[in-house]
Amino acid sequence: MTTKAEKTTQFIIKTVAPIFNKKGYSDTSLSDITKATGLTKGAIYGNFKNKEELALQVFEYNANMVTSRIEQYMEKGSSPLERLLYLIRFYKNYYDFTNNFGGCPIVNSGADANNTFPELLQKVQETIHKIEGYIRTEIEAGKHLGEIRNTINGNVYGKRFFSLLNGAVFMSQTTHDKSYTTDCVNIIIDTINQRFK
Amino acid sequence: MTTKAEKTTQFIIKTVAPIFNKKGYSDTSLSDITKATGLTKGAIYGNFKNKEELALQVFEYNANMVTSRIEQYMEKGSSPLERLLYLIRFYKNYYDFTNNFGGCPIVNSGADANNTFPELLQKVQETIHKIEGYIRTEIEAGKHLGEIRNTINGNVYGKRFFSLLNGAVFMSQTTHDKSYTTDCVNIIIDTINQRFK
DNA sequence: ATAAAATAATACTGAAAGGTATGTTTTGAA
DNA sequence: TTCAAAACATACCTTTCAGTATTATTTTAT
Repeated sequence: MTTKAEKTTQFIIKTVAPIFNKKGYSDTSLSDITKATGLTKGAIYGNFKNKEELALQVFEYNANMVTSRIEQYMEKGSSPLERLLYLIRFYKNYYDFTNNFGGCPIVNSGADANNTFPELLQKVQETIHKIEGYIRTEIEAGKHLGEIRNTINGNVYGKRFFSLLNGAVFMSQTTHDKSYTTDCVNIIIDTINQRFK
Repeated sequence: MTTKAEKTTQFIIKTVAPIFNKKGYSDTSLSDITKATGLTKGAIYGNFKNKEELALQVFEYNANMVTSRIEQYMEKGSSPLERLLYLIRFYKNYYDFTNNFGGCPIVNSGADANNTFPELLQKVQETIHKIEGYIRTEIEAGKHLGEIRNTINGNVYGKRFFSLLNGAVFMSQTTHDKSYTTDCVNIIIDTINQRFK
């Protein structure tokens, strides 16, 4: 059973998520929040302890938008290597996908939180490690099944591929040029085809 | 001849540069600025039209810290390919280098300015294109001298390498793990050795 | 239907924000 | 050494900020 408050809480998070993602923590004011939701401060502070707690839950919401979508894509594959390729290919449309809610939350909040908001930075780090874990897990599973060479280090490639992807995402969204991400996806797929099998 | 005001202007920029870089535009308050410089608002607004103009000049200062250092490194090389390798190797110590003033200004200001500060975003974009230009120029010169294969597209690799580097820089500074940048530099050097010659 | 509890609106606070008008000091050339 | 102009300090303005205590309203369960 979902109470009224739980629905309101979710409504607030969902509504202000793109605002926090676009403008960052301190550029998002309480008046931005009340204006967007149509609610008053009383409602906001009834459902959240303070602005920080709201921002943290908003990041979790935004990060989940990304990770759950990645998982959806990966489920299409019927083997570790296939799932890995689906994960990479997910980033082909990442620019358009994230533009709907103000860009990549990992890049945005990562840069925003560093030096200013340790609790948020930690959540960003957890999300990074989660996605790197997706890559690492499939590589190790693929090695176990003989689908991927045993010389491929899952940990190394998890970090490397995700680093490449985030670089391309950053470049695409700050220059508004999609080619960084499409090029990046292509070279990762080439690498997998040439080195992994 | 440098007047008093010109020296003060430079002093303000230099002093607040790491603050803006760490905290971002809107988290850096006028009281942060007056506190750090020991000056009053009168002095600040006597030398800068407003906070925005100061922030723009501060980014130029920070970006120049990076680009001028890159140029210094490149000058050590006596051929295009050597200069390209020096540029890449510069990023080996980039994490420690930028930590001295609050992280990479391109990553920081790029994420900060997007959606909130168009004039600053444009300056970030210009800096990106400048550094990509360094790479592209050396590649094309190397091709002309027969030092680099003619199949290598300077424009493509300029964007690709800088994207890889920025991804690694972002990852290193948000996870506080230098290995992203060191690994990235190594794979770029490998790529050059294997594909460029 | 109604009492109790949960939820939201109202009205307000003190602090801090960016910015400015005016006063004071410093500077360099005559 | 004087003095006008440049440079900086002071005091203050309005607006906005996050946050809260109180009151009103709406849900919920009986």
